[in-house]
Amino acid sequence: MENMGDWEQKNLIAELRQGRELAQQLQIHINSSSSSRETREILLKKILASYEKSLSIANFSSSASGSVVAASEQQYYTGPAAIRMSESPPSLSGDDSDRDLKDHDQKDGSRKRKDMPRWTQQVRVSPGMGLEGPLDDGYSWRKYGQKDILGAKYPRGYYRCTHRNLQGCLATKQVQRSDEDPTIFEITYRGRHTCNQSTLIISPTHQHLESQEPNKNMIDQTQQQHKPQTLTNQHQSQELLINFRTGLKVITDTEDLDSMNEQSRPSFHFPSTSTVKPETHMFSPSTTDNSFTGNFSPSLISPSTPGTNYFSVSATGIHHSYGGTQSFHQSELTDHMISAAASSNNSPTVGFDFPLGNLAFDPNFTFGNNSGYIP
DNA sequence: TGTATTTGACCTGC
DNA sequence: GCAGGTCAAATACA
Repeated sequence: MENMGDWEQKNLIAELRQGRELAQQLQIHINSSSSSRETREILLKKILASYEKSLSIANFSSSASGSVVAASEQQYYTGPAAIRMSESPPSLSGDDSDRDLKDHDQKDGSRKRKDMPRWTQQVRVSPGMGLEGPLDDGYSWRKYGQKDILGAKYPRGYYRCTHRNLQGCLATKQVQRSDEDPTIFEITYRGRHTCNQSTLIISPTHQHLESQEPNKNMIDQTQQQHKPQTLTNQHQSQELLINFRTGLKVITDTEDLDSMNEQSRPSFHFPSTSTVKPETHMFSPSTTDNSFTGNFSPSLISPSTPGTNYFSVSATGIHHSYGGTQSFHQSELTDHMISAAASSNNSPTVGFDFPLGNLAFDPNFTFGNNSGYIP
């Protein structure tokens, strides 16, 4: 804690206050006969998440200034962008994406793939139980291609951000089923989201929660999107989103943490997406968080969308790798994340149906999309 | 009818 | 030249 900088300290305080407010809200809801159980549970989960984040901040603060843990073999980062990222994290100010956009749009074919920041995560899917990790990462993706990969049993699916045309968002991802373990999917993300998916649907269930600090999350997130912050910030957000949503592990990169510590300052804001299905989500897509702008993916609470499937999620098996040459094993933060979700569900298996926005269990594992975006 | 997915063709990078 | 990545027309679906 003594290593904690001003930023961490402020965030920690903000988070603790957040937890207190949420607890107060919960108390109100408990005393209110009109309050639904779901609402109380949501609040409870938020409180837990808030505390977990507080612990994470505290832990991050010490880990960022301290030790470097050996790289996990499950983590990897591919491509030159990974190297560049570890050396000099790309900024969120848009230089990279803008350049990519120009390269892509103006020069048309000269898709500078190698310049795109790229990181990979692994998601485990239980054949019987469904998904053990999120393929819906909180963003809306549209499939634009599928390709058989040499030496791979299963085709690779190519997805781009749904808002590519509207907002010029160049984020893409590739989903590749593992040959060795068909229950594992490798999801490679490329580029960062420049779209603002947080301005999309807010669950009616949570609007009352949102009302306490109206649109603060959106503001924060919007600002975040335009801040000259590093890409790691967004990656981290995605990771955290993923893990909050599923209670899975984050394996992140020490260097990222270092770089975040020095440059980007993890905001823990969560990108939100396009679709909402109030009855199925575990976390609210909107919270009253400020520093922890918990814009959990509305895709968790999406309306019925073509190609969207719902599965039970168990809290095992995700390995999220994120670029860099150094990495550490599951951080304390990771453990906190796990415990947050686990404690919310009293079981390693998250007992809620999960919209697998991008996974369709056909024999070829063709991936559907998460197409429920309502503009 | 609008939107998403599929799939063959084309382009880029190595 | 090959493999991976993207485009875009065709198709499916709600």
